[in-house]
Amino acid sequence: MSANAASRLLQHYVDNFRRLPWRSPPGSPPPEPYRVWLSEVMLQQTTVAAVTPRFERFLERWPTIEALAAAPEADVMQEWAGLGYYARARNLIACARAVAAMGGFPASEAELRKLPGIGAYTSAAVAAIAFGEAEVPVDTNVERVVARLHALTDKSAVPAFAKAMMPEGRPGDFAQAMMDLGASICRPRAPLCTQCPLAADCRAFALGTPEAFPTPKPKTIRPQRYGIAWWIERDGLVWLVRRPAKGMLGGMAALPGPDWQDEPVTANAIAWVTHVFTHFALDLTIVPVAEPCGEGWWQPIDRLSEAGLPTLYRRAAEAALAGMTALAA
DNA sequence: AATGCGTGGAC
DNA sequence: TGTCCAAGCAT
Repeated sequence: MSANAASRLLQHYVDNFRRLPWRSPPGSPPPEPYRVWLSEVMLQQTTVAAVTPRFERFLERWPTIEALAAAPEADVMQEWAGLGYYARARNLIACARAVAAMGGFPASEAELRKLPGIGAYTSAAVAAIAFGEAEVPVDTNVERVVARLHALTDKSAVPAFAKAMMPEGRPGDFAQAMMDLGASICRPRAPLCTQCPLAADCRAFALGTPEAFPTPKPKTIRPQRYGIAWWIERDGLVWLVRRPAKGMLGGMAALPGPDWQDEPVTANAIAWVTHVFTHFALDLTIVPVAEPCGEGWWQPIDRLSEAGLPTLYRRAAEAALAGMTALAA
């Protein structure tokens, strides 16, 4: 890409700058590494709209990485509940503790990359945005922008092309400019090529088929699965458990119940919920049970929102309470 | 290297 | 409605 195109991209970024709680305006001192890291981990496969209130809440409750490192795990999981991909929260705690023990974030991409939950993208993003290192984080936005710019069908060449585009200085602004362009102009569907500062350089635009790049992912079938959750209620309390650290909803608070299965279940239900995960859909049947089982705790029903239930179980509890009310009426 | 891992908004 | 997809990482 010509230096001219790079400067048009950066100018477009400045002109359309979107203030977000975790970033500083172009030209101002970079944000704290803690803020950059926390936001980047939250933003992994998650929208800005979903992240923004969570980021504010985390920062309010744990203003420094030392504070986060000292937090009980259950408190962090509770604040993460509903945000999804819960391995991120487990890695967040491990990373915070490692960094606190080191006395602060390492400033290089290579050292950041070794920390839990920090992969190729996040290490480059933190290095560029917080430390001004000349790295280009390649996320799906950058992948799409670069693939279209060069009409690439093979995405493996994207990182090299992306690095070749990077102008001298301002690596953090460049990274965010590329991502903002992908999110706002160079969108997956119906890209706004007439408004794009790179249109004159774009091979896919010249071909008239920007949406053909990069090659769309093949669609996968979503199996249907089935499960039971037990509703164990006594004196305004409900029995909750913590799920195993690995696997679905790992480490999260939950209603107790047997493992989910591939065949429909029959039971004396008070409520049902259906929930769609990435790789399967779940029909969950909620069944009243008298006695608590296994390890767990009694959660006051009027403080259920403080339990940190992931969305599946939050909705299951809502459905159960509605079902019990209907039953009593 | 292919797969498992959440959720909600846009269309 | 269903389908796509989001500032990916770990294994």
